[in-house]
Amino acid sequence: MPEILEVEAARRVLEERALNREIAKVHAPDTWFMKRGTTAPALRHALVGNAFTAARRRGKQIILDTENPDVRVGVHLGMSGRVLVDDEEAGDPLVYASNLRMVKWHRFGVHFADGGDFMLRDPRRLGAVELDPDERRLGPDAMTLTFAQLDHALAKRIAPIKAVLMDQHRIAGLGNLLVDESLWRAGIAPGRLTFTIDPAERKVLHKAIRTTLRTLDRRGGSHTGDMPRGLDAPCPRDGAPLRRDKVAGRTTYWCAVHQH
DNA sequence: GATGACCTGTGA
DNA sequence: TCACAGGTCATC
Repeated sequence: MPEILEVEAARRVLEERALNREIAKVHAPDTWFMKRGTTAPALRHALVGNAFTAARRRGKQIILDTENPDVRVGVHLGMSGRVLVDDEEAGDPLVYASNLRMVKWHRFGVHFADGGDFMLRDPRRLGAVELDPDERRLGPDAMTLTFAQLDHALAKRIAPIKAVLMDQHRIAGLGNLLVDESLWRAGIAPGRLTFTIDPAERKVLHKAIRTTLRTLDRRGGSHTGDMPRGLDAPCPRDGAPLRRDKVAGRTTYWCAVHQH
């Protein structure tokens, strides 16, 4: 579920509710979930007696700083991750079909000395926790993307525009839904080869990305776009039946009439 | 770069 | 039973 808007909502909850609380216990039962050599003992050693002091975000990566400047924890929500603080859902308005208290879905978390906790629930296990995440892997954050940054990200690319926009190394934060919505608003076909997009179109695209992020954030998430995600659903702009294709390996909806 | 793999749940 | 899911990674 999470693209940058949902991750930002989760980050905000962590910032509001999980900072400056002493960590008494670490919950890290899932070896698979810990990436890049991170282990449960290492997490315990780093976190017990410590406290988070900041919840930052770059793209879809959440970074928790602690009182120990050498200890930073990277948290990724993957496809199905959600943050829970003190047993409450964190800032995600989506209604999940089965929102049961599935403790076995708690892939990582901490218990605070005050009795509360922060848990990462992730049924699909495609999220991750790691110590000392490498933030340099990620491009400029989509929420604050300037035109110059976008222009640079697109420079000399041959790949379809959708693939470039979803490449976290170039721009961090845009996922499948936000990219489809942005391209639909910009009137650019997802399979369009990036180098053919002229400066005027880049301006339009930049504006569309900004508007999409702002609007969908206000509405409550990545799934609240104007373009319906359904084969043959009418395009709200011109009534043409929407197409469904695979672009950059992902299911893509678009309007062949107004997106070129 | 495109492709498939990773893992598990949900709904048709 | 099958297709699909809002992400990322390794591999050709």
